[in-house]
Amino acid sequence: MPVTIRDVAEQARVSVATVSRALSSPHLVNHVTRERVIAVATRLGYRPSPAARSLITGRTGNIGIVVPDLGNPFFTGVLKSVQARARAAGYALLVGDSDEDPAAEEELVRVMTKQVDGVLLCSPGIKDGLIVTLAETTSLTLLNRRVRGIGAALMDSAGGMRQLVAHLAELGHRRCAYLGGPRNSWSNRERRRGLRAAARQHNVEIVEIGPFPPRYDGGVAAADLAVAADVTAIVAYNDIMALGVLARLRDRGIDVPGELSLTGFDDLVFAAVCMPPLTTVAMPVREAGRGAIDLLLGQLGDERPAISQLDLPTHLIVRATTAAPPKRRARGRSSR
Amino acid sequence: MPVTIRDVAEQARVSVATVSRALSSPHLVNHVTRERVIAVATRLGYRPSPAARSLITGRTGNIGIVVPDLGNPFFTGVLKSVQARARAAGYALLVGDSDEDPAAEEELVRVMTKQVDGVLLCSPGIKDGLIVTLAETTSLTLLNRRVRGIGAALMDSAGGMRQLVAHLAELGHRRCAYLGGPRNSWSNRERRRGLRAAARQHNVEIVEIGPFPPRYDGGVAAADLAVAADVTAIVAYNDIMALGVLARLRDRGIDVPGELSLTGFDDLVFAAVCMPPLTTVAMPVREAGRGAIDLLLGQLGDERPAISQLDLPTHLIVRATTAAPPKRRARGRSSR
DNA sequence: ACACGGGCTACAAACGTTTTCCTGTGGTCT
DNA sequence: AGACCACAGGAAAACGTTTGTAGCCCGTGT
Repeated sequence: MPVTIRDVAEQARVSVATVSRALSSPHLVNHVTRERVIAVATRLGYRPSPAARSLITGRTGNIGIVVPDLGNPFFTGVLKSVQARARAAGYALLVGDSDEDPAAEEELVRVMTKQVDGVLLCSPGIKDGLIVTLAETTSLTLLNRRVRGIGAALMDSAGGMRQLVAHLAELGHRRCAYLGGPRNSWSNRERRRGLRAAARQHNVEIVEIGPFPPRYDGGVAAADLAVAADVTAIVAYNDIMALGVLARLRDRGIDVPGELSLTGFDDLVFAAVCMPPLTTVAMPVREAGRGAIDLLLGQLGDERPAISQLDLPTHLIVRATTAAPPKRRARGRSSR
Repeated sequence: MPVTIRDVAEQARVSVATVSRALSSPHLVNHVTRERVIAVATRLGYRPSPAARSLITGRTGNIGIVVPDLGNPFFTGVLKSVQARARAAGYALLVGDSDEDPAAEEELVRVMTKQVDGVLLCSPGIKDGLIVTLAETTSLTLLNRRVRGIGAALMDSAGGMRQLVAHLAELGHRRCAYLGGPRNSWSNRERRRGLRAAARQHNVEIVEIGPFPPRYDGGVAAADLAVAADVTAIVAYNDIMALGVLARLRDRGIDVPGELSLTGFDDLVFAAVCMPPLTTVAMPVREAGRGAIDLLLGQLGDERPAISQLDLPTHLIVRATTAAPPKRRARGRSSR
């Protein structure tokens, strides 16, 4: 039923070899026969079978991406950029959602591996060792995670935290809560690292709470613990958590930023439109997605590794959830 | 380099045929040899080549989904649900983002078609005729679009609009603006249809503006035209547009819902956390995604068409952007 | 003792490409 | 005029599976 290369060959009165060449190595076949072949091919609506092609070439024309949560606009942001870039380069995109489960991440990569030319792994909870193991099976590029010897597009989370802490310190905050994301997420570790270093430097005290699921409900849950911690500012692992915190604080009648300052991370669209608009750190999501794909594609093309990492800057965006701490700590909600 | 079925066969001292059967039709092979084969296969880490398999079986184990915008949480919501369901059924998911360009949508389907067993088309701008044409090439299921003879999961947009208008009418609104989405999106037509019918019934006047790109910036742009239209309520095509409107109104110092009521559509997470929280219509996104995949998979399994449509209810969620219209129309921003 | 059949397994064809190797043709250089 | 070469295109192998068919062995019924 479907039209094969044979059909085209017959109608164009050439061999299948010629059809193949006419379509994929134009310089190897005479101009006029090529025209003829192409004409027939388009008339018949011929599309080569990717299965047959990849069986012989060993390439699939696909690339895979696995993310921890398709419900998080941060990841769909990179997904969108990645999809566009991949498609522009003639690749189709396979997507897997691991639901933040490292085991699922690994399995996803394993399943994809035979079906793609390379996979882009986003901010995984997988252990480093496992990552290099996986990288032996398929070409792997990381996003927001640094592993020795593996290509990666990285956004400077630590730097973002430094800016954030500097901002809070300048406002006068001396004791802040950090609402942690997934324990062994690289992003979380980076953010914590940047946070600690900057806190030491600016002489602000950090009380770490968590880990929490890096989702809206995670923020809701975290909010209560944060207010109990007797701090003047809350630094959330990311924007959606911050939104959850914001909602919970509103419910409890706690004024932001009057009584408590709050910051997010990622600068999702919604950070700008929530009320009050969220002070956060902008991540170069588009560039990272684009860069990651370029890295991956480059890795496929060349023979020599050419492994490299792409470092992208972040920057603080001050909106309306941060202000000077209240004069006296009259909230009395602290447990001690 | 990669381990093939031959390697397994040799090590297990059976023929390749037996290996194949041992792995995919267990009842056809003796218990003990099957065990042996499986042992060898796992020891070697054998994974059958999807390309070779699909070349002979004609099935790929993939399904495709094309959406208009991966940046819209509505679509990533269905994407997430779809991905989960597909994976549970042993299918991998190919995703395409058309950027709301009908031509891109078509091309995406065309490109995917050889690579998937079926595709799920989300709320496309493609014309009906073209859809049935595409459906001849591959099995197609629609989401949020009704086309005769094609399986679809549908959410009752029109019904949602009816509830919305009833709500507004009850509050006392008599003249509302509708901020239209993409002109030939089925969802937009449905929503407009429901809106008009309900408006007639409740005796409220509708002024239609648009179409606008159904994105945040689309809403920002639409806001000004809406306030110029001298209405007491704005019905936006969807939530992100509504958020754009909200932001713009805030910038202009127009109070919502005091001076102007506003409604969205979709009930994204962010509709609940923006300020004021958005009155909107909840869409059964998860169920729709799940249902669409089930429909698609069913269509693949059976020989007889079994084409059916799945209709899912929507419901109004009243939050804080709707209120009674101001007593006198003192805004004076109308152009006449 | 023989025919028969059921259970397992091996052989080989087939899927639709790409690619290697080869042949033929005509032109150019010495 | 002969040798050589570039160019076009064909035949066939190969990729890694699945599956139809055939063969073998053994048990059972006559």
